[in-house]
Amino acid sequence: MSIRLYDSLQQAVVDFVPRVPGHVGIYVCGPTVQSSPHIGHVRSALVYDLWRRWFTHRGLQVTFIRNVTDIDDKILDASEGEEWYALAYRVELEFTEAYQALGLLAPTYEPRATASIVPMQNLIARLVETGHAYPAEDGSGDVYFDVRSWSRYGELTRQKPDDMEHAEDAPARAKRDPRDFALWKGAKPHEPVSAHWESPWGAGRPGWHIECSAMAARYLGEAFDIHGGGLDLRFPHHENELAQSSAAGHDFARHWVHNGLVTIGGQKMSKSLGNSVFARDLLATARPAVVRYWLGSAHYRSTIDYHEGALVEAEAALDRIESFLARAERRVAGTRFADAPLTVPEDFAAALDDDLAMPQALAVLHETVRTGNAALDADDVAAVATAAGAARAMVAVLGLDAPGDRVADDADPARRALSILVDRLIVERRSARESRDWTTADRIRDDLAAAGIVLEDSPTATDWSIDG
RNA sequence: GGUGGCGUGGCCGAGAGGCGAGGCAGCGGCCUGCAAAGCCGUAUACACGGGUUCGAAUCCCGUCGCCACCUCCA
Repeated sequence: MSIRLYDSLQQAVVDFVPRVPGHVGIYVCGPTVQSSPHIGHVRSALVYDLWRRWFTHRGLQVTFIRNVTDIDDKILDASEGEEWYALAYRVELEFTEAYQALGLLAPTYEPRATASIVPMQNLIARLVETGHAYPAEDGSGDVYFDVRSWSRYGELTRQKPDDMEHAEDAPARAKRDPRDFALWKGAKPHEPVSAHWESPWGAGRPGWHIECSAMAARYLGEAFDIHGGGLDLRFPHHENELAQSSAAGHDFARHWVHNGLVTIGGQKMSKSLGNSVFARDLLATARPAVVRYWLGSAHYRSTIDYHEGALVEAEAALDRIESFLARAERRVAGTRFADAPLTVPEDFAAALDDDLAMPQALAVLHETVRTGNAALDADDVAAVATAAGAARAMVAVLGLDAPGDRVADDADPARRALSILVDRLIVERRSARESRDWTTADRIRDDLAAAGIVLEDSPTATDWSIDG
């Protein structure tokens, strides 16, 4: 079965057919590094991480490009008392830290806009030559894309330029049409010279949209498979990218994929409302795997709402999976079933093949866990091993097995010391229970519980884990 | 004005004409010395009003409500 995805341009779920058999080129719009990563950035990055992991699982070789917009009006505006590039770099490092914390696989490459100025200029020159762009006649040094010269303009979002609300754009007078957008922005006197590059149209810097067109072509070719980004980028950013690249003669992306946005208590997250939830807030609230689980629990095209308790629920659901894996591991270890194959169930694969249907995939995972738990209760070790192998494979594909998470790490001296002490108390409690001294047995259990350690009795042994 | 989306049980969240996904919370049972964990069971759910159909949460028409985008956005 082939992978199917929802293509925003075609407005339909379509079969994904790689342009080059066995390979897939994905370009994702990364952040403008002007301020700390928030929950929406994290979700977007995670969505494409999951797509990438699934393509890889299905045997495709993925070239995954996610750009960094490190020169932009907003960065220049935000860099008070700091060089703009210092701000951009500092914020970029924050993004990288958040991505790594969440176990996102590093892209094949993360091109910075400032490193592709020449390819951008070449693209602009080509558009000027072919009559799709023009230098402003007001001496500003700006170069605009001529929307009226491109009859397909609006095709991605099915809008007709005439129906659009007119932009209250500042230098509109230099534009032939108010919908024309800047490819190149002429240098302004108050801007630092470090933010300017020489060009045939005078010193300046690139517009926002042109960078993605240039970098996608540079790293993936003039034609590639998938272009992704947040739903809010569809217009104008992606519409403009598509117009530019097409007008320049590029086939550009075959498919467009857009992820849904994140709301906070049902409200749009915005600076003016001051309701942004940053990656660091999330990671202070919950383990990375819980954040991954929560963000992955809704379909990638749905809006997901961050609200009180969302992460608590995700934690409970994930705990169920993890505690099964831990129990299964203990039961299977040392038996001839210890090396059960790590194969994802067909239903799970079918779900992810179908436009990355994570909710159904997670349902399969939970059904597997239930089957496995039942097998544990019945002490059917072969069935336990099969379920555990399947669950482990699914968890791995979803990236929910990030290292340093919940897994007991016996290499840690503190953990080892704790283990010795708890085991001793468990032995003590066992004797108390054998002599039916329930008071002592319960006191030991309560003391451990007060310290956040939960005991679980089974017919053969007592297991413990750290709660929370 | 234009474009697109959404409304599912206490909550989250799939599905898209016919056996009530899954999770969280709750309730009952099994297990347990008691628990915990687990298992089993447990819900007259699909915004409202019409219509099509043997059959509609799903298709059609209308109504109401909510949201996003229309040159800052992941």
